[in-house]
Amino acid sequence: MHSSELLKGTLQTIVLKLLADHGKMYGYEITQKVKELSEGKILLTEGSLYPTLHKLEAEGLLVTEKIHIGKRVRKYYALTTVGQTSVGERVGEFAEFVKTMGFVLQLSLS
Amino acid sequence: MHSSELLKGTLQTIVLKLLADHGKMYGYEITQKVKELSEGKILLTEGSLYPTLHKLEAEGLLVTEKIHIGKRVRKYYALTTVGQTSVGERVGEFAEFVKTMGFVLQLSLS
DNA sequence: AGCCATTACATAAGACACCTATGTATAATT
DNA sequence: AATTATACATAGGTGTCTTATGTAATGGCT
Repeated sequence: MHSSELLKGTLQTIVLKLLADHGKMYGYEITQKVKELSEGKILLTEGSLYPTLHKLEAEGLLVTEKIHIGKRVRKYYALTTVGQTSVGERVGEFAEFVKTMGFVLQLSLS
Repeated sequence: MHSSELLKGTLQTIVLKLLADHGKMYGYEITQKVKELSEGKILLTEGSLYPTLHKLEAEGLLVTEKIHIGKRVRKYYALTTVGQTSVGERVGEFAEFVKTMGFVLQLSLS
């Protein structure tokens, strides 16, 4: 498991990119997908994920759709048009950050 | 200038790695070196740098040496043995984090 | 049937790292 | 003489995440 300090500021980007790649997803599904893609190294907690989803929705980047599964309600999130535009920006920003850090830390990004 | 949220958790690593690469440095020198290496994209503020240096010193990763330049006192920081050991760990941790994020965000890290 | 783990949502309180603002003071430039 | 650069420092505020807690349905096991 990663020192979670590094994760700060990346959660929104992760969520947005996953939704761009996989279409609509629900909260629990996102935690599992991140766990899978990161080989268990990034474990999103509910306490960080749900507030983030709510915030992105409030900002108009996501829309929700409630689906009834038996007696349970599942909340699917999907990108809005604004959200779709944001994804590229966020991912690009992260990529540039990594590149810059590569210079500063003199990393050989093999 | 980068969205500074991403920078969170990397400041200590940056400081430690710079000291490993350039020997003893003083605070202001560190800000200028980071600015130079990052091509102006990472601008450390004094409000974050000095507390970080003090913390690393308190934790035993850095030692200080005061040098008098005319009437001014310059404080040089250098790695302790513990600090030297830490550098590799921190940098490795960051590199691994980047790799993991590459998987999650499906980046082509060219 | 009963128990436990998993699925699935949610929020409040607190910690932590950083930024902004402010302060002091010397040195160099215009 | 005034402004910019050098050089240190700290207090207060903000944002993001973690921990802790709560509710509730579903699935697997014995």
